[in-house]
Amino acid sequence: MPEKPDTVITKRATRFSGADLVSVLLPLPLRGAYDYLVPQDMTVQVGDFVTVPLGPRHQSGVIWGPGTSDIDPKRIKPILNKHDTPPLTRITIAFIEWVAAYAMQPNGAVLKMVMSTPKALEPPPSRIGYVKAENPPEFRRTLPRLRVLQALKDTRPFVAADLARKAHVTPNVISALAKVGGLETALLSISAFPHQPNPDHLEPELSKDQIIAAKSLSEKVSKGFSVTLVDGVPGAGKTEVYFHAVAQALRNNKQVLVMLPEIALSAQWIDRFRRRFGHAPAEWHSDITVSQRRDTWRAVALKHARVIVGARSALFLPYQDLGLIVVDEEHESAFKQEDGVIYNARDMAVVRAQIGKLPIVLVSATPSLETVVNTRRGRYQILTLPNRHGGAELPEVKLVNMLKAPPDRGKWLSPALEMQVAQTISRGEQTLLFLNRRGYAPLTLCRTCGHRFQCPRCTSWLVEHRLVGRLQCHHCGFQLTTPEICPLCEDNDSLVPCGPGVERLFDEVKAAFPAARVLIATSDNIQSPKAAENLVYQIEQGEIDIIIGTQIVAKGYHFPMLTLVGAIDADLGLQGGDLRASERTYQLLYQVAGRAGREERKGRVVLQTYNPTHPVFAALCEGNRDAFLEAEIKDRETSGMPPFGRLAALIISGKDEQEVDRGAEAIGRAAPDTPEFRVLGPAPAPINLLRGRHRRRFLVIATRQTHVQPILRAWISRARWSKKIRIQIDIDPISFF
DNA sequence: AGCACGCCGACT
DNA sequence: GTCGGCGTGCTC
Repeated sequence: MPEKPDTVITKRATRFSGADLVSVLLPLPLRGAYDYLVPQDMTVQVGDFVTVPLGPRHQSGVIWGPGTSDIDPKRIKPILNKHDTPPLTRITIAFIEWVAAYAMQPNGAVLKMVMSTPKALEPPPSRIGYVKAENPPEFRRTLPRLRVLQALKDTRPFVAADLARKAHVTPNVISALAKVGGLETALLSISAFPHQPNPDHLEPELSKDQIIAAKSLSEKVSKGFSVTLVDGVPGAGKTEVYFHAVAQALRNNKQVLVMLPEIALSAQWIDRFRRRFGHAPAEWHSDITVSQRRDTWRAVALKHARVIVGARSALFLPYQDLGLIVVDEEHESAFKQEDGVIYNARDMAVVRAQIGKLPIVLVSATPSLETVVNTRRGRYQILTLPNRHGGAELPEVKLVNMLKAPPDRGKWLSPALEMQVAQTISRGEQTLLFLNRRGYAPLTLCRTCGHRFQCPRCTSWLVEHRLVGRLQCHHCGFQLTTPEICPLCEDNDSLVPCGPGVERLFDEVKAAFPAARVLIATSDNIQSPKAAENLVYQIEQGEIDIIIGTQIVAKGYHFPMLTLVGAIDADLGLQGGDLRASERTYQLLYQVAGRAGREERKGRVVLQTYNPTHPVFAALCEGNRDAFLEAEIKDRETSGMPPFGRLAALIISGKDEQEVDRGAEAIGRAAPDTPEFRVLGPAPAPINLLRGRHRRRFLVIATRQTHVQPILRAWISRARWSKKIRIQIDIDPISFF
């Protein structure tokens, strides 16, 4: 968990003019900012976006401060031009520096995340619109042409496509009319977000608990930095509660950021927002188009976009006047960025709120242990929503002991669960079968010679995806067409799938319930918001009886007719012995269970397990989250694990295994080892071959009081290693891959 | 990050 | 004899 940011205000010049030397930070992983000369006729201030020469090319960057360099003045080049985009605020600059220092990355690498859309710095392409010509020459006044002129009787210019639609003519008529001089062009500057969410559009009726929480949250909106956890069971109405705070921030004329873990798949959330606020928010995630990206970035910088809903990268947009951050599903590991600059967007959002002196709201039905501990320490406040809104009951959770009542060989549905599915279908209700394994089978082997299909570039099995006829690596994307003969012994028909995947479960379910309408929901077939929307629609319309899904269906969806949830392999997340295995399994199963029975119909949850005595299952069956958390917290405390201690990981990687081993050993010899900063390793990383690179790992376990970054920096600068080897630092690692 | 420079294998 | 692979180094 990050420390409180330093709020040191540096007293140095912030405005510069002709012949001043300034340092310009470029969005590149360079050691520091480079110095440039301000041309005679230019004034710039800290935060301004400029274009500078860098070697042979032009590069945009940001004025970072007064020049500092001691390099030959003859090498210093002048700034080429200044962009009209508003400057980055002092808050964004401080945030960039803070994240860079924390993640141990150059400032430029973090700036790159802010300047993710260089095209947005250019003035937006002003589109050509048409108006009536003032002194038109003679031209044939055909009926379609007259309709166009009629449509233009108010003087406002229209884009050709809009005008054509308005006048009910084809676009050809417009261009022909322009050609003969009946229309004149006018430049249109089109606002990307002409309609703002309206805080008073439709205020929903809230329950008593919701009203108390909503009021309390709204009161924080004008009062500077605070962190509040909104904790409530699925269906308790947490979203409506934080919408209340969003409305308040909008009334205060502030920008709002809502972070969701998988925004591309949150059509239902966007719909709810639109119903509440009258208009959609600005979206920011990997699935938007280039022009949407450009428009949105610019609109955020210009404060035209008021509510932004986005994935973790939305935290690095150039907010002009941010007044509230909401992190929904704050426990989700999707907030952790695992490559490039490694950071946890939830934690960095708290830092952003602290630097910007604004409130942040963390929302979850299964808050992370870190967040719970922070509420107990009094650093975070907590608002609890104890009941399901509208009186829906929490589902009843039952275990199936797979040791006592296993399914037949080669099957994965226990007789008990199969019976429940049959009953659910006969009631006309829906079932969700949860299996967190994509594809047909996680492992394929040859019955004759024992050959196992493994990725040539990673330490992982190739997963059969029967629907596309390929074996795929889930780590690097390597794939090959599923062979018919074993590549090793060349035996025919000897390859057998091992273990279940959603596709295999589909076959089993179809065989057991031939009349049922079954659908698979995984990231393989839900790749766009549109696809997610279609899926949601089909389920909502009752066109589906059984949904077989991975964790993609665990989140946020609300299906009134879904009353049975079965976890096929509830133990899946418990393997691997990682620190957060129990916590994550609890969260995932709890979230999946929450999909069952969200309205007046009672839900049932069946967990198939070979570990019925595991505390996770006791907590789920008894609905006793707090006792489970208590035990987990005790464990972490006695073992000095986060949030009672700090972790950092050092990944050494390279193409040559021996070189990597030698490097890792050398780095290991230079490692400090004190009770406050223990170093474990080097050990092969759990996936010790990834994308063709061999990996070794050090794990640092430090006390909570220790500042790990300076010690890590000193350690790395002490060690010497081959240049073919790369070191990656992961502060607060969550996955140990 | 680009882009150039530079040093070793298979081709017109 | 050259074309081109990507390893290494530099950019104010």
